[in-house]
Amino acid sequence: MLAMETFQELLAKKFAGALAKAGLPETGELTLTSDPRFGDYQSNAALILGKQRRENPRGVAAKILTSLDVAELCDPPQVAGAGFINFTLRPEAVTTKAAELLEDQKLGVATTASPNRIVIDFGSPNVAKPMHVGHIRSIVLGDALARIARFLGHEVIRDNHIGDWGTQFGMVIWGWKNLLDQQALARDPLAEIVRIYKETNERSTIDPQIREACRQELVKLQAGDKENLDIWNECVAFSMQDFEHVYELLDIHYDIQCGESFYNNRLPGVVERLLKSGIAEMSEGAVVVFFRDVPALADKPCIIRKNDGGYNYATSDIATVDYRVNDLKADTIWYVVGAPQILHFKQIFEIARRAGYQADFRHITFGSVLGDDRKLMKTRSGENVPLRQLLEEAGARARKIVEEKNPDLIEQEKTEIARKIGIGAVKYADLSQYRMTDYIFSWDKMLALQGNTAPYLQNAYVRIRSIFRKAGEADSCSHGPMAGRAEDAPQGRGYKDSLVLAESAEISLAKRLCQFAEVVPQVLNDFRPNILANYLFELANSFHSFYEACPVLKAPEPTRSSRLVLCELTGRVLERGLDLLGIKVPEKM
RNA sequence: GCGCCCGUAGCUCAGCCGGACAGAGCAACGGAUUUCUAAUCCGUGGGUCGGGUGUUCGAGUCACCCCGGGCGCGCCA
Repeated sequence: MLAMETFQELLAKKFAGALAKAGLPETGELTLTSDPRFGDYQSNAALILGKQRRENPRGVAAKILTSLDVAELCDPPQVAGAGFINFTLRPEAVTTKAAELLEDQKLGVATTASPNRIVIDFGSPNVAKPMHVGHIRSIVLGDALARIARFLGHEVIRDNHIGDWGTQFGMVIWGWKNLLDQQALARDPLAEIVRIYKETNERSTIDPQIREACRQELVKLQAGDKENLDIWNECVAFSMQDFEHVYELLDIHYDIQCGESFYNNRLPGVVERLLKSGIAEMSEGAVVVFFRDVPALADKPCIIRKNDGGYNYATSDIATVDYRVNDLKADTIWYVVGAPQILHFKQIFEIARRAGYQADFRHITFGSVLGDDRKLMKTRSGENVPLRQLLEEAGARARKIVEEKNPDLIEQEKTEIARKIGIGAVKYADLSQYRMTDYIFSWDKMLALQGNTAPYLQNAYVRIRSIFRKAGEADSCSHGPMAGRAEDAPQGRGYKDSLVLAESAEISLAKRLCQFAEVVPQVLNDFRPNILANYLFELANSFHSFYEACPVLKAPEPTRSSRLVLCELTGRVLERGLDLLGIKVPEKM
């Protein structure tokens, strides 16, 4: 089937045609109206043209309308306000479109005309440090962007760029050799590794000899010393177990996992090439890249080899660029990494540009997670909150609520549902907000059953499922996001003929459903999953209003069938939309 | 000192490329239920969009300057 066009695209196309016919240049934008009083879509073209040509905008609008024929989609367009042209969709057009969506696996979302191969670098925990709440935004945001990009037809490679080779290993190894408590290691390996790391870190800041000893351990490790390599391997393995557990809870799956150690043997080559090409130079014993001609970076040089001969993360990040561009053949690289590293990535991208790497590099930043005190979220004792613990608490809290609301469910069901709700709540709290603003972590708010929360959206889906269970047609609206629905569903003509929209609640719900395809691609404009989240919230809202106003099962035919079809489509869009955010839907809750 | 981000209703937040009287949720108040799960819906009150100047037919949105908060700035990542 040919990719279907959204109402926005259809209208924009007709509008452009009308402008051409009227001898006017293409301009302005055709967008959703800000207020339902103005209809569904609006164009501000006449305002712009009126200004350019020093004519009355309303007159220009009237002129455009004489050559505009949108009768099959809308009521006659209206000129309003200063010269806006407003469009109100006809219910018949909405009906037809909604029926088309039901037959499209992608629910109307068009595949991109220019697919990219995108490496997405997100999560990236450090070995020997526990994953904590500070990692959640990168993981959740990166995963959602990956899902959306893939859904739009891009080729996505999710890369877990683990910090498994930094300076901290000098300390970990020194601590391992001098401070390790074998029993504690057996009890809780990661906690013990963290303990020795922290203690060594403290000691080395006050004792230069220990600091030097750590540096020696690091040099030995990097030179391939067997003993140190063994210790390193063991630490990485212990950390990975912790990471995997968190990924399982969050349902995160990486395509590749090339940590810093992966690039170790490429670092000398990187530095050599940059020296040879004149991009880097020697300075005070170190190899440094200066950006004398870039004002923002003029006084911010970048060290790529320390004066002790060691490499740092700038070096490995350049090696990483090389691998991603030359080996993985990526043309686009997204770094979902916190804002504090802006300067670092500016430097890396500038070096990459100078070295001739052709790719679209984006540093996708985000704000912090704060506690009630509006400061970086910490435990009572001032430690970072371990992510694993946080996610387990999410499940436990959700479990308690499920227990209260629906005590008759069997145990296994409760646990499964609680996980979907708890994890979904945590993810949604993050994704529903603009990524740059800091957000205040609040269990009560994210798990609330009303308001802009995951449980509210999940509940809309559950209500739909409940209707189908009652109707005895439970198979048409569930079972996994990727299931080939279009094939399973009753084919073709059934939908179009059975869909009859009469009530205003039905029509506005159907219009909302048609907007899904307009919203999803917008997310990648500026990496804003919150646009999709807000849309889904409004969709759930429209559905709940419909649910109140329009009985489904008790309605007489043909209304009953029509409303079932509308429920079916709503369920699919909700499930798919939440899936694009990495959130699962329960059948009951 | 330089650079980046944030400042919108009592609280938590939307408002991407400038467009129609600034929106939502929570909280407050008033209604609706022998339910297709009220885990919901309908309604009311509430804001000089941190402050100022400028650009524009039009500024929460763009530019510049201040104020307040956060973060970053050669050998940590």
